[in-house]
Amino acid sequence: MAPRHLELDRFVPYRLSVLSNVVSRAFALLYAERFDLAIPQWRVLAVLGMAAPQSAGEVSERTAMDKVRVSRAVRSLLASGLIERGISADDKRRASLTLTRRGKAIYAKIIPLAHSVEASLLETLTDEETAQLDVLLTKLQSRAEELSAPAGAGFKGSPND
Amino acid sequence: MAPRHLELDRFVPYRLSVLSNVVSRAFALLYAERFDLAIPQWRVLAVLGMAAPQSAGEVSERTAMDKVRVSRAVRSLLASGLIERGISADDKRRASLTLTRRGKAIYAKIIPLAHSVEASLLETLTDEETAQLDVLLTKLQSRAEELSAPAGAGFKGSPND
DNA sequence: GCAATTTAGTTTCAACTGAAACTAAATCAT
DNA sequence: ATGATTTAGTTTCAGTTGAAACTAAATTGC
Repeated sequence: MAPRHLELDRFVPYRLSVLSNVVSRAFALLYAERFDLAIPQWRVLAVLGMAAPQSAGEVSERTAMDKVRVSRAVRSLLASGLIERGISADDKRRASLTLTRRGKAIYAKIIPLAHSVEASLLETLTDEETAQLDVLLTKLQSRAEELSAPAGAGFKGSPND
Repeated sequence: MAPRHLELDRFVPYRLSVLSNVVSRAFALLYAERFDLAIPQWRVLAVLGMAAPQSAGEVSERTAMDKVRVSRAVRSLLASGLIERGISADDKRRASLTLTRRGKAIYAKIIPLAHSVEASLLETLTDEETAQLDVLLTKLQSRAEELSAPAGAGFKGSPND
């Protein structure tokens, strides 16, 4: 039964949004201060560090960012010399993005830092709770995707709650 | 030990951000379609529905939104006639915000809807998992706040990971 | 009590956002 | 093979964002 009132502090979508913002802000600050990277740039760097070359489209899928964001992050990383763009021989539309030596150097520094800040956030949880968190995030993510893509209907919108 | 690579899909800050975005998008769409409200407006409505009158500052605290956002949401809600602004007799700077009759009517419709969509999101979890989620969100929120406000240092930044 | 500071809320400005329009290349259909 | 459609990525444009500057009222110090 739906109560007549809503306490925002107990409303899961709100809590997720607030938590995500605090966490993101902390990471954004970290990346900006030490590496002059915003989050879209950092995400592109992270996926290209794992596997390269990749096209912008692949990067887009793997970072959960739309192609406009990826396009801009790529431009910015090209400008700062952290990635290079080649053209796939077989498809001249498709970019072929790789980290430069400098990009790899940044990557090598930033990944352990990201891991350690994540660890520091999760420090407050027991090992069991961390495992639960993984399960919950997975379940909620897939449920949220179902809800967002109601069969038959198109989908459009813009963020938060 | 921090691994040399980072799989974005297993990185909690990223997962939180993606989850929060999907969820927020779904709610934003819902509120926009049926009530022509964006999330900041909806949040203001939600806290004024619980207790009124409140000043913009109080709304700001209770919605976790900065005063600029609150100011704009308030302006928009005034324009659409869902809230009213009085001036506190004792402090002429402070606004005294309340829902209008129309605001209350919207509130009465939107709250059960919000609850039911939340329930539908949480449907994928067992009761025990829902309880765990509550614990985890609380712990992570307070840990994230600690990390964001390192003792002694000021804090500034901008969102996500 | 009146200048100096603090507080409540608004405005400004530059940066960011994403939907829609666009360009160019690849693929498909006839 | 050539016009029609689809796909990769970029640009445009209008709207949103938040930090910093601002206005006005309240409080504090002298």
